[in-house]
Amino acid sequence: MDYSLFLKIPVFKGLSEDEAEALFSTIPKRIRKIRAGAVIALSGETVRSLMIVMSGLVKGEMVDYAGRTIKIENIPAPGALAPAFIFGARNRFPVNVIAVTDTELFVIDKQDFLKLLENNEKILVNFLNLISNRSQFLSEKIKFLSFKTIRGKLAQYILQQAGEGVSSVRMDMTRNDLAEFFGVARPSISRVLRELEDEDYVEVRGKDIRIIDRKKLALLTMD
Amino acid sequence: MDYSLFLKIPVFKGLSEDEAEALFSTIPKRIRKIRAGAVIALSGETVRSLMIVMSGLVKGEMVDYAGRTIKIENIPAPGALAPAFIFGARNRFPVNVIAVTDTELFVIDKQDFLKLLENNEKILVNFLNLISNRSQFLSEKIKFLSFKTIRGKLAQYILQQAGEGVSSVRMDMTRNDLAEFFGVARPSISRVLRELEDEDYVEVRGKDIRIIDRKKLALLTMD
DNA sequence: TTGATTTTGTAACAAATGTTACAAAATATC
DNA sequence: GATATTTTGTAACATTTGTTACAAAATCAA
Repeated sequence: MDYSLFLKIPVFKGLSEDEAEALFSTIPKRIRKIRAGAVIALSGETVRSLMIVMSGLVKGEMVDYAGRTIKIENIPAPGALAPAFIFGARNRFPVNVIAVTDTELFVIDKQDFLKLLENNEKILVNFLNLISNRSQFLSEKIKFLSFKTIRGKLAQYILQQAGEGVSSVRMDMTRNDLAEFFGVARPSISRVLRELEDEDYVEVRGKDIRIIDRKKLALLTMD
Repeated sequence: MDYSLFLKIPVFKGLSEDEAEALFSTIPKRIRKIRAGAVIALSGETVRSLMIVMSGLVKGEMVDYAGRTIKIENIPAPGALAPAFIFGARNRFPVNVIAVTDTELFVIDKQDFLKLLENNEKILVNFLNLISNRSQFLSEKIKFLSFKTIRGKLAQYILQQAGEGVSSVRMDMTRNDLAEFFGVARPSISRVLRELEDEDYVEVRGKDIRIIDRKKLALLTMD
């Protein structure tokens, strides 16, 4: 078997070919081939294994009370399905998982994966980092969602990106990404940014934002 | 040393006294005693160790850029400080951590804790469960916060409180509590509830809410 | 009960944000 | 460079929510 593909997977990153060979030879694992459109897991189903998209594309869909679906996120290769839901008390898929294209899944049962974690520090650290990053991302997101006004969210975001002494920020996200991240409408982002510029909080030059009055901007985070 | 206290800590639950004795004897660890009011960690500081409140009470305070403190989270014994921030890319305290009362902290440095995780499956599973639970809780919370309209939040809340077959809910919170929980204004709650009643989604009798048209109500969670 | 306090409903108005649509600007693709 | 695609700004208007103020209703305390 060729392990070079595995070594690209975040959880197995940093392993040598030999290490991978030695580890995987003793651990039960399998490849699941999924046809485009097929259901991989249903929301509420218990997560019993680590599943990694080796090739193809998978999407998560939330189902509301009316039975209609909303697309939540795409998981391209090489990504893990719901790694933060393998352990924990509510270890159930939070969404329906469906193959968008023909897909190959690499599957290790929870118990076997646990053995891997115990036997290899790199994998352990990789996995801890993976699910910790998830938590950290969600914490961050909640912080922004709990600012009531878009001004507040933007002020917080800009100040945070800039850090202590820095007065200029290059936004890595498009306006649309930012709008989605904040859970607001895209034109509203543009409008509020313009208002912040009109009122001399910042100067906006496309993706570059220069902080004009730091204290004034900081006051906006107090709503 | 008496290990009985440690065995009550979520991360070390399920260990026998002998196991604990054997494990901890080889691992550097220490107790930090903190006076009431003293700062344990500042927001942004790198998390370099697992810290557990053995006795006393600790609080997390978010500080905005204007220097005011906003949100407060209490961590009573026996709880871990920011366990989801030990690993991961942004492994920094998300809040200021301050001792409310005189406090004893049990501290293990990250590298030593990693050794514990490798050497004992129970601790490993406990810790994975701990941070996974955190992720799962945050996911749930985000689902709720990301409903844009008050109608959506209320619909979700009512349906969730009611559960599957139940058609009547007794709200345990006052309108004001509910408003704070949703992060909206109190009169807005009243208004939206009245609208929902006018439009035959529910019947409102003070704190009791009866679901009239479940499907219609469910449609509101789709915004 | 009676009086005080808290909770709730409501209305009028202000402010913030969403929606839609379109054109300009920036970026990618060939 | 020319062309297609994506991103962005903007305006007009609709909708939602907030704010303030006040009275009715419910709850609490003596």
